[in-house]
Amino acid sequence: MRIGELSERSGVPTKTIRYWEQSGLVAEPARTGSGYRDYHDDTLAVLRFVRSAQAAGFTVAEIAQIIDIRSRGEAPCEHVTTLIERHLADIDQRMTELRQVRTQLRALAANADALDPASCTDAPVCQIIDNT
Amino acid sequence: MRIGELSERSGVPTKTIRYWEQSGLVAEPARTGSGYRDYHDDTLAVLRFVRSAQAAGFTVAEIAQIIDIRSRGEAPCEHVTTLIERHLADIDQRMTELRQVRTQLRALAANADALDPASCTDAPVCQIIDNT
DNA sequence: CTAAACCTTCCCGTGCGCTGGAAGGTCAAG
DNA sequence: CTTGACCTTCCAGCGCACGGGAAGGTTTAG
Repeated sequence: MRIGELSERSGVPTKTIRYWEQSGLVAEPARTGSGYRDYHDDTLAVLRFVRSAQAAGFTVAEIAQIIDIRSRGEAPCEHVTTLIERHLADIDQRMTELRQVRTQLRALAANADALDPASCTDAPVCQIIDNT
Repeated sequence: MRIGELSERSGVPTKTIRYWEQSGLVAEPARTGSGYRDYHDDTLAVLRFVRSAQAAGFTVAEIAQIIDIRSRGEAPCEHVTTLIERHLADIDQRMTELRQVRTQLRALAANADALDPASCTDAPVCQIIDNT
């Protein structure tokens, strides 16, 4: 199967497939006599795997690591578990940050309701944000 | 006051001050005879304002808009209110996405606990993630 | 006078995951 | 034979908020 058909069947753009190959997510395929990439059906499963991993928040580099471990014949389970824990921790931190920003913004919104636009001229820039 | 002192007193790197100037966050200051930037004390308040706005999640471009409106003599209150609402909506969406990814990851973690590493060889890449 | 600290502009690199486009080769239908 | 769809490689850019460093001018302390 050539790259166009693989793209069709997987929903992954050809550009992206080549990028993934270059990033180590997809093994270099066989080539036809004229140099076209010639894929095996199994590649579809790999593409699906990559999409799943991305949906779980893994980066291309992380997925490449997993595939690399796997291609050396080892089981990547341990590494994957570590990654999962790290991502969960990252997400919790990110959520905490977002909650803080949200609290900030809500305070600003309350500020905006309470302040008189006419008094804006007193502030150095914007009294809603910078009401020191 | 030259840029180094302003940087010292504000905690904003000189590189960043010049970048903000170029982005329209800080007005072009006067220059000394030799071409050095010569800042007024008021600039400190502007830098603090920018930091506050950034802490509230505003981008440099958005802050530039606010400052631009203000420098035209108008009150940016309405625009700021719109921005606040948009950011709150963005944050809610982002949090929803993060919660989904977290749910995904937790499912994977449960998967990892339940699966036998020895059976890994059956999967195309990693049975924890891709257990189709 | 000299050395160090400070300033100027300019251009490039960062991370991430692609995406666009140029310049050219290949293949199948009509 | 030609047209058009397909394929190849390579190079470049995106968005964001800076940071590094080069090459040069200025100021200040000793």
